[in-house]
Amino acid sequence: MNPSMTYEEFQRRVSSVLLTEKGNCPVTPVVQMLQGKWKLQIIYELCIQSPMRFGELKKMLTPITNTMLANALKELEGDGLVHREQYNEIPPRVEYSLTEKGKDLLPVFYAIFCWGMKYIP
Amino acid sequence: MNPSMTYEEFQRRVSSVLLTEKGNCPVTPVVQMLQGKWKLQIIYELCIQSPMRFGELKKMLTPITNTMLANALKELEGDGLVHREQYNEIPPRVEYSLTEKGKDLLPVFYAIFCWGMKYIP
DNA sequence: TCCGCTGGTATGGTTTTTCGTACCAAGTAC
DNA sequence: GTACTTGGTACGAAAAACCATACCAGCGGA
Repeated sequence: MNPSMTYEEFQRRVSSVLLTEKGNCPVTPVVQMLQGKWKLQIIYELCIQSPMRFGELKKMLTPITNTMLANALKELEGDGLVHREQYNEIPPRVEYSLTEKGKDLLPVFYAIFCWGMKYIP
Repeated sequence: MNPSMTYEEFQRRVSSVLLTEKGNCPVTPVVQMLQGKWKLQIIYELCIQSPMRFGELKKMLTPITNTMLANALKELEGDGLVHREQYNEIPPRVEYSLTEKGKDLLPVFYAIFCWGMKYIP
């Protein structure tokens, strides 16, 4: 599959692309990465302001629990979308920010945004 | 929010867009629509071949169960992404196809596809 | 009469997600 | 010595998603 396929080519060949890449299409893992109740909202907050501390995120995402926020951040970090910077101070300080990989999701959000503008009332 | 915002404008204003549209951003409901174990795969099959009968879909998506396929199709139909056409024959025949709204997700898939080409090994 | 065909529904069980609550370390301020 | 701070972890319970199995209607064919 050509990595720099234009949209027109993608559109024209979509059925054969999907057919040959069966079970190997990159769309599913991306949707999975963004799945879960809080991940998109965390990414939103980090788009609006970055870096953010754990406690700041928690306040913005109220009523999220410590557990959920910590888990979601850990998974986002594991997927390479979010960067975690820990400062060894007391009381502890940890700052989260989007990686380049995370920021590169912006065209995806834009495409969804356009679809939503058309179809979501 | 301007419905025909260009990508450059979106990119430049993303934090203020997200900030003002807090809780009203169209990205979340779209991700929710595609969430679930089978929905994307159903849409894939309908991109490859359309219309498809219930039984054909079930065969392609083995080992999906009747229950899960019926539920997913009902939800996709409820979201307006899939059209259900029922023919009153014996034995029954029902055909599923993508609506325009469903087909309009293609640019979203393309954006994700491009991201995946860059980041998924 | 009995079987098979299709597109499901009904029911109950298992697994995965999410949530609520309690707790911790280590320093600082009082 | 007591209370307060931050960024979590641990544990169990509740809720949601998913799955397996059985069953149905109604016609055609043997």
